[in-house]
Amino acid sequence: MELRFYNTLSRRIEPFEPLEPGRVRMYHCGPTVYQRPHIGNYRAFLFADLLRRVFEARGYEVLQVMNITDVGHLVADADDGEDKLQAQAEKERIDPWELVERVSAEFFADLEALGVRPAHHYPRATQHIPEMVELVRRLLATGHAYRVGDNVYFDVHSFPGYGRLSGNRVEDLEAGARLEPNPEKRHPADFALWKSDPHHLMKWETEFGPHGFPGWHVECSAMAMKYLGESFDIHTGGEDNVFPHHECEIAQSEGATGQPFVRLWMHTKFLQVDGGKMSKSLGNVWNLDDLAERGFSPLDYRFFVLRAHYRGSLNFTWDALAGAREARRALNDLRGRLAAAAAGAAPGRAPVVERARTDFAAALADDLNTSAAVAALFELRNAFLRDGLEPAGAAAALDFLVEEADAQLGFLDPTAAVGPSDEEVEALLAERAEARAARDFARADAIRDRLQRAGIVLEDSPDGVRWHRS
RNA sequence: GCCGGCAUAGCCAAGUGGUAAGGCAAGGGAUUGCAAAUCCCUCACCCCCAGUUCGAAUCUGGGUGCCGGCUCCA
Repeated sequence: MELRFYNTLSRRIEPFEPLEPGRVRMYHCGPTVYQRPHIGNYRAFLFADLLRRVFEARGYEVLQVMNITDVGHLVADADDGEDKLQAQAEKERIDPWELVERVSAEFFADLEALGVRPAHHYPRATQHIPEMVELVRRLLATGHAYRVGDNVYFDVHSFPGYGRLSGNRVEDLEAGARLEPNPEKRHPADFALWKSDPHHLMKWETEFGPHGFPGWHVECSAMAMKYLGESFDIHTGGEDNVFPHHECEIAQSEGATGQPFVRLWMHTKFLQVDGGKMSKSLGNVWNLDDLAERGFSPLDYRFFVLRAHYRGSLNFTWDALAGAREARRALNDLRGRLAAAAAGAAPGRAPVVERARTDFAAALADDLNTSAAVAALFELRNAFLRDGLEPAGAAAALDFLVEEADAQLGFLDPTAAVGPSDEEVEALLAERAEARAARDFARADAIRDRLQRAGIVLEDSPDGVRWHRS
């Protein structure tokens, strides 16, 4: 099944072809670690993980890089030296480096809880100052950059492709600029590659001056090229990154190397909350702890995100999250039921399983239509619950659910490491049956509760008790 | 002001020319010692207006609303 993805650059869905057969190299814009990422941030990171898993499921060797921005970008692209990281550090009266460590740890803990497979590299901006300086030097050499005192700017007029990704025109940018014009720049749309400010806490002495720090686009270009090469396959980020960030990255990278930077640009739509934008003033900027307080696991959130298409709007409400939790529970339950029905049989052929497999793969191949992919899982669940499956068919369904569906979507709960053996369960069930026959319901219910806590789901039916592991 | 996207049931969300996937919630019924789970049944003409077409949720034009970019932001 051929993979097809929407490319922001071409504004169309195109077949995917890696630069090197069988190998995918991709870069994801990661967090700025000045405060714990919220659920909106994780929509983009979960998307990156989905992409990686989809490639791996198809046998690609994936090289994945996500940057950690640990140096402040300017609050405004002006001359005042304050940045978010520094501002937050000052607010908390701690060292910026300490803030970076704390938030990074929170970020990685969140990723793990969300079931995100670790990227191969998480480069930090501050550890790549030499690479950034080198990039700036190359841009000066190729005539794409100019120096004013200790500052260096990129000259957008020197790069004819500037605006191609975002659809902006340099002339319109000038007209719409709300910033105070920076008299140092030749054109208002020119952007800083290297800035200098003696008051900055995070600063480096370089050939451009004693108190410099990188402009806010160079890090991604420098680090992406270091780990992935001057040309690579995919670059992702939130829709807000399209302009100016990614537009500037293209200009910088291609201006320096003369090579195409990235083939495929993919962007996720912002998460909305209660039908509008998430904002601190509305008090709806939630993080994973806020979800946990209301009884939702990180995987519930992961599944909530995966039920929608990454390019479509997704509206977060507590009701919607509850719906996702319930749906996820049903699929976890399906795994247990299939395991019980398979009874150790070897996987065989079953039409409903084949159909689910085909529909699921086709949905993901079609620009990652996870919504339709999940629907295929429920079709399988409904068919199984309604008509049942022979052990071989159930085994095939289980194999598909775990090894294909969950391998790519990653929403199933980890299976219990230990639990009662089948014999123990059967013994307890026999004991419960005796108690029920004697109308000792207190004792019967106690056994039921005990089994439930051990992850055993009982089903009383007219034909007797059936059970499966959750 | 300039660019771009979206608008589907109570909630979340697929579908982009041939007559509305899936999930949650809800209601009715079956089953049950109670409960849970499960089974059967019910539940949308797709924001508004005007067009194109044999036929539109799907195309065009105009509204309205929300979101993004032009300014740190996934």
